Amino acid sequence: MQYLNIKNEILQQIESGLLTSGQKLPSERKLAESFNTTRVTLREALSLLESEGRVYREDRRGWFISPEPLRYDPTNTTNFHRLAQSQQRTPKTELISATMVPADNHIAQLLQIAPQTEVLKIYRVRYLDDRPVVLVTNYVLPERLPNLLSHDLSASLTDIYQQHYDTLYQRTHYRIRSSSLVADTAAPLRATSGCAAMYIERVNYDQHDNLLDCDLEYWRHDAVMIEAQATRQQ
Amino acid sequence: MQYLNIKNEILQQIESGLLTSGQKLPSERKLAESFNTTRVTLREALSLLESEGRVYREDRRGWFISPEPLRYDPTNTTNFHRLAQSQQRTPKTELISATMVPADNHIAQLLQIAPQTEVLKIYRVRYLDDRPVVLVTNYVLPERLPNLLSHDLSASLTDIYQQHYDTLYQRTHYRIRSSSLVADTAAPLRATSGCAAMYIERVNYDQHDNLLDCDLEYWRHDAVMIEAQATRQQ
DNA sequence: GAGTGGTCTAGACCACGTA
DNA sequence: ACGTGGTCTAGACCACTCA
Repeated sequence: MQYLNIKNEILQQIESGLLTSGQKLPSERKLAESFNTTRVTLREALSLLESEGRVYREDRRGWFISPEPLRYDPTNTTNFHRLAQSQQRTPKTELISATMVPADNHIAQLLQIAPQTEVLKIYRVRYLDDRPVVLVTNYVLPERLPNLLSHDLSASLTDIYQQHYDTLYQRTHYRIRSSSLVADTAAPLRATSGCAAMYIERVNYDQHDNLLDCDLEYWRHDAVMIEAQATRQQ
Repeated sequence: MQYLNIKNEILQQIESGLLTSGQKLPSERKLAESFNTTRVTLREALSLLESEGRVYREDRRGWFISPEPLRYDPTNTTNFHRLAQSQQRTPKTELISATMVPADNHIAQLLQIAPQTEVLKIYRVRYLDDRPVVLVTNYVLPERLPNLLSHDLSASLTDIYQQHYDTLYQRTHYRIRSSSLVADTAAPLRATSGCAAMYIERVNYDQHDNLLDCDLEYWRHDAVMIEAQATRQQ
């Protein structure tokens, strides 16, 4: 199995420090030639490294070495910016859109409302060190947080909730599964259709146990590692 | 993009109920012919469905429709068998090996012991409805749980701990990331090298907050969905 | 405009699973 | 023994990126 050997050689180059975080690999044609194989086989090796989270692709831009993943605790959701900075990463949030939309069946179920009820949809992309790593969609119950649109939504929602609504995230129900990016979810992350992703879904409650909002997050799967503590409830 | 159309057609057949859970797909050559394309392109479409968790492969056996994932709460780890049964699934655990081994660096760090310290390694495969879905390796501190080897290790460790050692899992520190299966991890799950996986790592403490053991789990990524609740600690 | 990655073709051989 | 999936070759065209 040639592609396993190629994969291992590239892996060695990464671990030896010859190739470093964020660095772009040579072109597929050059790599294929240097390993004396075809592009198809070379791409097989790269795909394997991709699924192990060691390299990633940007659509039509090429292959890059993956940085260390962000350690992310979904139970202590607070603040993406603080989290990133505490791990010596440079965060950035880009607001793509924020509009009222009717809830589809899935969102209605999460928020425990009737389908087609109007909710505020906030759609953002978050970056680490100038790489887009996660697509976050928040659906917010407007009666709980009126006039949210008047605030700067590229800042942290947690902070806005706290400072302007005296509202805290207290309890969270979360789900995690692996998934993949297609078309609309792939493009803002500069990914190719079919790119593996980590999907995190959360439903958040405030200090009075009122349902506040939910968020759906699509992470580049190499960019994140879940890390949390739990104490058994009984 | 032909492979996207093919993917969608197969997806429709799944969602329409034409293809059902666990069912084997026709051979790649037949599928390729029926979609009027080559095997390479057809496999591209199947790989996409695989990364979305809709189909899975068994090495050299073919492609199958993925059942619903098991909903798994790592914070309430209890018992694989009870969990599976509560979701109308048929569980099975197969003990592959249970031996004393010197801890490697990673395990030593997790268990907070010196590298090369002897620990009990329990290596098991778990099945849902006769499909192998997860490879579980436990590393147990022998002084905490002496003579563990004398028990039936295809049963639940939680139950053995509780019944024979008066020991409960109380606190858990867990990590989750996406990963992939290679060689040794792939074979027991009947997977191909490079198959996407969900990696879950836990360090478990008892009711006196003594470190007990750790477990490393490699799940077929389509077979599991993490689901948990958390209340903020402050 | 050159070179790149994304996609696709039309084959091939082999080792393995299954009957 | 047959057919299968796993792997590989040697091309090709296109749309896009980037200098």
